Amino acid sequence: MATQLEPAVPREGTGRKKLLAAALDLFAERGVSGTSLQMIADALGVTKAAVYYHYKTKDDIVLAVVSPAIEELAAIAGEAERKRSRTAQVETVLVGIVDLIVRNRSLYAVLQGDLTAIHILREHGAFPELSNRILALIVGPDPDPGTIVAASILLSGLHEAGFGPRVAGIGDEELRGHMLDCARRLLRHRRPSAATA
Amino acid sequence: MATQLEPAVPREGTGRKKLLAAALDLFAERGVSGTSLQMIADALGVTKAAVYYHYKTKDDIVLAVVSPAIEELAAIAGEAERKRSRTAQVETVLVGIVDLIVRNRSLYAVLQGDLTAIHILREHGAFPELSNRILALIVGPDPDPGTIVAASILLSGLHEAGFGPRVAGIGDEELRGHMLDCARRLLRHRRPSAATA
DNA sequence: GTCTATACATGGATAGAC
DNA sequence: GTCTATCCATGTATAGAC
Repeated sequence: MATQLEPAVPREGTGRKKLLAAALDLFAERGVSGTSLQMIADALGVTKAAVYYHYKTKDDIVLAVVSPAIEELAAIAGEAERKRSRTAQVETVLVGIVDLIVRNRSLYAVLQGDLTAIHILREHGAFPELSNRILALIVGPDPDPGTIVAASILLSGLHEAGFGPRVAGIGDEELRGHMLDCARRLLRHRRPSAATA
Repeated sequence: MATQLEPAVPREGTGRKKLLAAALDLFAERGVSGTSLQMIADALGVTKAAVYYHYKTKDDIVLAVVSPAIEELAAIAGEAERKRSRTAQVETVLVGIVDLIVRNRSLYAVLQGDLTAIHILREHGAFPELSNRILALIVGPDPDPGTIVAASILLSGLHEAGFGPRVAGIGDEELRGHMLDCARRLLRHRRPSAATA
């Protein structure tokens, strides 16, 4: 189920968990390729070799950081695909993604925003068509261009809206509500779509 | 680092322009820090040193690539700030930005999406508060959180919506229309019920 | 003016001491 | 398990040949 309260990447803990938390902070601030293993080591007060003890490569760290979110996304997509009504599909995706973003604000920004991260995910076969699956769930079959544009703005806009300093002062519950509100406003197109077919 | 103005008259022509075009393509695809000078040189069929002949540093290339867009953004902000009605201010910003994005689809993605690029801009004093100026123009004075969220989604969503493969098949004029449509839908908020806060 | 050659730093990664 | 020392590739940048 998509409704759990813990962030995907724990902020406390020992060994790997602290490493992942530090890496996430740096990734979110500097980008993946703007973050060196040295920086991660420094943030933890250890040496590069200590980092390599936990993960064999930098790519592994990136994957470890983002894969919880990817798995959750996949679960959301799967859950939505099992719904039969279009309305329920869209709603499941929206609520699931917004929830995921709000629960761990910076993680999703890395996932969606960083081209290096996206390349790494592609190379390792993670989320190949997941992104398209989610878009398809939102726009439905035979979407008109206006819907595609709206969904694109929505999907890429949500991530920054969850992370940027602009919304830092807004509480989780309220942010969640506003995001869903925006999503519904964007997707409620007043075009009957009868014209095309 | 003296403020030596470069040979301001790019008389010999297409050298730099081709370089900037190649750099932009790579930045848009791999990100700034994922792009090496070697890649740029290879794309042009020259050597790294030839690239250094045109620009002294990599940062200079980044600045040269994005500064036309920044200047346009600044002009848009300035024009909007001179309008007296709020409606005209918002409209000027929206139309200006959407226009800029559509005219130049990948450039804006680099500008907004790449953390390395943003760091470079900050370090060189370019667009310090430009981003905040534009947000302020859109949300107006004393914005409620819902408006801030909507504007954040909009501003960060537009760039990917202008560049991503999803919209690649949509013509400029149509894309422009849909983007403006989305923007207006997002910003036309009904006030949240007073009970909540 | 353009490239060759190269300096110099950093980054990723490994072997092995403790 | 964690760190020291180190290797090697790459990246930025420069000096100087042509």
